[in-house]
Amino acid sequence: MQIYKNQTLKIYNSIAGKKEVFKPINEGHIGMYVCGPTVYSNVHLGNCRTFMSFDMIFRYFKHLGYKVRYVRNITDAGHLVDDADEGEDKIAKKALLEQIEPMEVVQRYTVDFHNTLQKFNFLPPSIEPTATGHIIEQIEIIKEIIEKGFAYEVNGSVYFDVVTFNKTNNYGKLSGRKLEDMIANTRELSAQSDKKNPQDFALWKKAEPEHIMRWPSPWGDGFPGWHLECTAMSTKYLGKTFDIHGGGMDLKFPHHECEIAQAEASNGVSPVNYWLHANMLTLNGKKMSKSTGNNIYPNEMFTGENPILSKPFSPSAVRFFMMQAHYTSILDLSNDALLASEKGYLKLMEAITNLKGLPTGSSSNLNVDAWKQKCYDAMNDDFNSPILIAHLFEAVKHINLIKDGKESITANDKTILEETLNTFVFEILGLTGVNEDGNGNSKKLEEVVNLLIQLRNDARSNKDFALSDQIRDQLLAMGIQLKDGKDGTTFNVS
RNA sequence: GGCAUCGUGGCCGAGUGGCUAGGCAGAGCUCUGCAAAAGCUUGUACAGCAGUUCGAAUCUGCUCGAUGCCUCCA
Repeated sequence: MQIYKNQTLKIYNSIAGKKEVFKPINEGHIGMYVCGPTVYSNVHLGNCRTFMSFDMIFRYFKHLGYKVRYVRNITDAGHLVDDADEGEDKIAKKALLEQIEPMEVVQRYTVDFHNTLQKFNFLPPSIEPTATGHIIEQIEIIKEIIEKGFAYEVNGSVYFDVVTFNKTNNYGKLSGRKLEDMIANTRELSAQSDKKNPQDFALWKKAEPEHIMRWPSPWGDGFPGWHLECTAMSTKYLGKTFDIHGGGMDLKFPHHECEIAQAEASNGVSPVNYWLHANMLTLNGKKMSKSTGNNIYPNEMFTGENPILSKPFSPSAVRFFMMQAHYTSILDLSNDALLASEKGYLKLMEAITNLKGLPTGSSSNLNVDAWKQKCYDAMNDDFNSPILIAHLFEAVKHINLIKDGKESITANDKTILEETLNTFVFEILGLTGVNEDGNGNSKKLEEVVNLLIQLRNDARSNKDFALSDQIRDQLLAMGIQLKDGKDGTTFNVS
């Protein structure tokens, strides 16, 4: 279904600084590139939020009927640890530390990354290319940039000549910086550099003898610079100009700025039509960061084993928490905020469960078609998932009223409501049901609790309230809450 | 220091020139054997100051505060 033909999607384009109507290069097709993780340590929850934002965006595009090629790379080599002058490979450093092969580090953390995303119910990207798998492509780009006069070689390393580039192009247009200002503000601290200019960045770095990760090149053994892989892989799989490039806000400068420069220098055209930047997840009001240790890991969320958490939170509850904030806003993680959104999540899930058994009538109190369009409108407005969720709760309210016999819904409307809820909640937001990310014993648990409910109801009809309350209260102490409704008793597990 | 973003009620978090955000928590009511759940009703708000306007939380300016980037980081 080509839903996109009837919906107008607006996207906040970082490079334009405003929302723009989205129009893909080829009708019905979208090329999207998102900067993936550097696999030298476990992904923390902040990393996950960015990828989750783009997972949601990917899901919405697909729902709209676009054929999407979603490329998300794995950075498994080449990022420098300190200053570019120091020339040390992050992956190699970690490998020496742990006395294993670099590719072993890469493998371990790539697996961790995939496992984590799977728990959060991510859709796999169409292509997940690695930097080490595209060394040849990167070398070719460097050759081209040198040829066009935008790069120079010094002592086996190649640097991008930002000053020369800026004469014909605009270096800084994405991040709103001016090269003159940057030069004016540079402190001359690091001497002995091969670079002509501090703003120049490495395309290729010469490998010192002790450097394990190295590849032959026209300039000697070395490794690619840290912005190049994205240019190489996005160009290879999506073309010289493609629709969407995403990534974390912290990559805007210099990483994405350099990508633009590399692509314009080598291809002569602007690489990206729409730049999307997902904002940070903060902890204690500060950005999560590997280096400062201000972070929390997904597994700590699921087990509750972190000092700031009062209890474990399911992947889906965490996902709901993140979806309640707009992807361009900073979101601060706290136990209170998680508890609040978990309750909301459970309420939403329960309503969806209850919807199935709802009676139908001759009229509807909710204008289902109008409501459905409001859901689309929310997503069409730069993927505004918080507004969407607000609308979902409007449906929850009606479902509960119908369940209480205070409102009614026609059979046809009920079908639309059910389909729409399933679409937005599971397909687009990517949430899963309460017990679905559990351990598979939910069926047995359900049977056991239903038996207890039956026993309690017998006790209640015999006015044996001591027994009935004992069943209810002890179940509650175990985290199983009984809910007496008009048509019997249900329960949920927290 | 430079560039950028943000500052919304007890907490989280949308919105953006006039019209309900939503969730959680609080209060009252309905329901209930009592509760819980659910429903209904309900209070506290747009950092400060000045300006533009018939009207601003929303636009402009300034002040204060916070964050991000400027060095690897989603």
